[in-house]
Amino acid sequence: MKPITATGLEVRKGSWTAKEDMLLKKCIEKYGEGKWHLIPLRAGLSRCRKSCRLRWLNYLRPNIKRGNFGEDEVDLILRLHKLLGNRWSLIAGRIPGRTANDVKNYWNTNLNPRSKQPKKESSDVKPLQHMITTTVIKPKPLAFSNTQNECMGDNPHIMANGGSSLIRTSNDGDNNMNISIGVTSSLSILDDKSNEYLDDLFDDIQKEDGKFGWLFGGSPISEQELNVVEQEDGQNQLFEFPMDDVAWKLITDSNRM
DNA sequence: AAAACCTCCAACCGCCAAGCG
DNA sequence: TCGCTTGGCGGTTGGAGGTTT
Repeated sequence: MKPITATGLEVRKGSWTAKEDMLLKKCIEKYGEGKWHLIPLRAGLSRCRKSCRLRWLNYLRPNIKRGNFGEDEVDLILRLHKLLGNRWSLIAGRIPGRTANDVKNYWNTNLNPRSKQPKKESSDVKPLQHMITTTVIKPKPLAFSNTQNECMGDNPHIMANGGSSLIRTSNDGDNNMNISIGVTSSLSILDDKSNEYLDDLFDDIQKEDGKFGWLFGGSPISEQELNVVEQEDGQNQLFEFPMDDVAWKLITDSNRM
């Protein structure tokens, strides 16, 4: 027995027709995004909520960029993938006009080292292939404590084995944001290299409002998007990266660029 | 010309987390 | 606390169109 929609019709699958697109678009323009379970009913579509949502997000939404990925976009995908792994929605969020599906498809067909060799004509991609690694750094929120603050002080690299790097941001009161890195690695040599690498990733930019933010691989990034945990005084923030071998691999890859 | 093969991407599927009663 | 619903995500697939043989 085939699934039935809220309208009592059999759920349609497969490619969307121009008429369905038009109905969906008009419905969302009228009622807005969200409440996806109501969309098929409101639009008079024989589609499931998921199908409607996907069609809108990946195809019908305004400002969606089509066509080939530019060199800067590919570079950004590589950098973000190195940092975030297969978190396509996060990566796509940093690339204006591109959807998670676009990024995922592009990665799987052009950049994924496990799939196949890159296309011959992708000369703009080729020089970046060496950046691909199988290791992933996943930022995770870290509850702040005085002990952790101390370990990032004058002697940040002295720490028991455990392999993590604490990255602290702070506002100096003049709208300047500082980023400091406390490497808690057993490899003290990581300090300079990791600073260099992370500086490269988190370039400072001045926003329109005069405040400073981060340019993350060429695209502005907000603190909220990094799931940063804010300290009680509202000034310093922390998040954690696993380091040691993982970071070393990343850094050596980065230095080969 | 047509069959076989390849590439790309839209769409589907299953899973997970959050929200709510 | 539990179960249900919903939104959202990543992995995978299927088919259309292009290329090669």
